[in-house]
Amino acid sequence: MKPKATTLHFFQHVYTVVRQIPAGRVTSYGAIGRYLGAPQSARMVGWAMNASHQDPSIPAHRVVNRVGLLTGKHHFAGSTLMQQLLENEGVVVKNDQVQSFEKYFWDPSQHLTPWENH
DNA sequence: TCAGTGACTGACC
DNA sequence: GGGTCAGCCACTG
Repeated sequence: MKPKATTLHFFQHVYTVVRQIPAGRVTSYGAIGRYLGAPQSARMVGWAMNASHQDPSIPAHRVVNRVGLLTGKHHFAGSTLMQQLLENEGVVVKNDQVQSFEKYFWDPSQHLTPWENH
């Protein structure tokens, strides 16, 4: 059974996963959504990130879209803040895109325990 | 109450 | 191989 992770809890679930992302690694909105059993709700993940600004402990800069594009950088204080945060962690960013994205990609469904076990 | 919007994605021309 | 479109669903006015 797929416990459809919706409602307000969905946000908390997203935050929980994002906090598990190791420094120097990145993942995508869709990967997080898929891990939570809502593969079609990538936009919701993005919305959760938008709301995550209230919690500074959430590394929202480690979440990019499926091709490694820093689509959410405009939501950070500075237009280059997101890129700088990533570069500080060793991630190479060029033209708002993560270089060697596959190498840095971190899939929660492969590194964390299956969400259905929660 | 309802329609518009969005830090996305996959499918389909 | 690129552009377009529909679906996802919480939030806002």
